[in-house]
Amino acid sequence: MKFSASEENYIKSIYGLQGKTEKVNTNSLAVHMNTRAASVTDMLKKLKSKKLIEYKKYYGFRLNEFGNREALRIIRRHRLWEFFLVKKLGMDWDKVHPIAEELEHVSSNDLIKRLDNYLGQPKIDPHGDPIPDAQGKMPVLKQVSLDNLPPKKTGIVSSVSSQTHQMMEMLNHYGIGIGSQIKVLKSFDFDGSLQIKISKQPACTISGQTAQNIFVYDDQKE
Amino acid sequence: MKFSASEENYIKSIYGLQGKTEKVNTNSLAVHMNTRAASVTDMLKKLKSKKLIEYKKYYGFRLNEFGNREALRIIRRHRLWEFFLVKKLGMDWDKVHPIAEELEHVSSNDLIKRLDNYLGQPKIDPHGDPIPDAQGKMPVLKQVSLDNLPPKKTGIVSSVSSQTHQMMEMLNHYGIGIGSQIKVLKSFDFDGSLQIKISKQPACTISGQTAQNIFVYDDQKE
DNA sequence: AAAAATATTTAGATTTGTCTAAAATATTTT
DNA sequence: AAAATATTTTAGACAAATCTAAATATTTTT
Repeated sequence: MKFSASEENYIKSIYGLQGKTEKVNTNSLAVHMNTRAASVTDMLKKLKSKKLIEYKKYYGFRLNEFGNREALRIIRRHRLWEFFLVKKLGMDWDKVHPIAEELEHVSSNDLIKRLDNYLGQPKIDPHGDPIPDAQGKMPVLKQVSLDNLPPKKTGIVSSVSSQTHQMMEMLNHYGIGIGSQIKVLKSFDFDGSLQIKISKQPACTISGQTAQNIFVYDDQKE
Repeated sequence: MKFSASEENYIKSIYGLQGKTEKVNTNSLAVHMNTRAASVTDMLKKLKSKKLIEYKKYYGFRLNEFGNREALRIIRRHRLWEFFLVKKLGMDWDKVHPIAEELEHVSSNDLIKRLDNYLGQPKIDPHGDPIPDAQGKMPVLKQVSLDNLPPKKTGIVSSVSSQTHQMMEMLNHYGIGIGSQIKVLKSFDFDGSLQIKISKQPACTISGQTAQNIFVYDDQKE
């Protein structure tokens, strides 16, 4: 089944809000989509008639099985394009969202299958978010702090627990950001410091304390 | 200035029809776009109000300077995406048109600049059509028959003068198609036969008669 | 449990792009 | 140059997606 860009944007937004609250309500969706509550109600009727949501007037709504599947397909497309824009075209990860927002509505299944292959079936997008697979499964990625990543394995930076200015300054200096591919080359038991390698950058050494504050996803690849 | 997908499709179609006839008429555009004459008239008013066309009621229309520039930008996007789909994702050249038709409306300039670079600033798309450059100039490509292509230079197959079944069978056998990159390795003066190389395929030999019927564009590169 | 505040839906418009049917204009034929 | 034909435009309607303002339902407060 095919949906309009507008329908797809609503589906995606509902999916995003569902995570936090069981039932989604009209107003929060309106805020999230930067539109009016009345417009949301109009679209809800349509999505209901297309059997994508459970919706009882005045009592909120949520995606049903079919709606969730569709949402994951859209998110998959979005994140694959983001990966492409950053890793192949060299765009900054904080600039790609609006472009992926347009590309995600291009509707060829064959295109997405080939794009996925071309990119090497990535599991995580440049913002550190997991990319649903072709079956609509979100890979469950265990986060580990960098000091617990086995040497020689690559990980992808997913979050940092300390968001202080000092921490940010240092991460910036080393070129470490969310989504960076990172590998531990060597760990020194004496003080817990680590020699690490960020893709496309020279190796460097960070303290054990820093490593404890950086969390990575296991990259699967080797 | 930004235009809707629909406006862009009209601009592109008018550009295509202009090539053949000076003034374009409503009916031919309606046929070309698979819509009704009345819809065309509606859009013509809009394009005129946006200063993209010269249009006198009942007497035909054509793109003005600004309209032409816009058309070339759209065609550039379309052909770059076709190139990407074929050369990077490995799709068949005869399947990519409808997908490029969607991708071409994605409107980031930075995206197109980077895509162009990533693809190596190609001059010819997989159908053998020239790709307008960033300034909107169509590269003028001289066609030469294959027997006139200097050895060691690469060319891109642009057309074949004999479309007989026998010819097609042979081209198919050698993997030669419109858009194929081809290089003459050696030419034998005795009978005019040529040893050639198609990218990603083993070298082979064709007769001088065949070579005279295959036309290529000069590929610039080397 | 009523009043007040908040949230949601409906009614009716608007914009974009399309359509059909009818009217207006241009072109071709006799 | 009048009639017949073909083309183009207008008038009016429709679907999608949106909006404002008004009406209605729910929740919170007192």
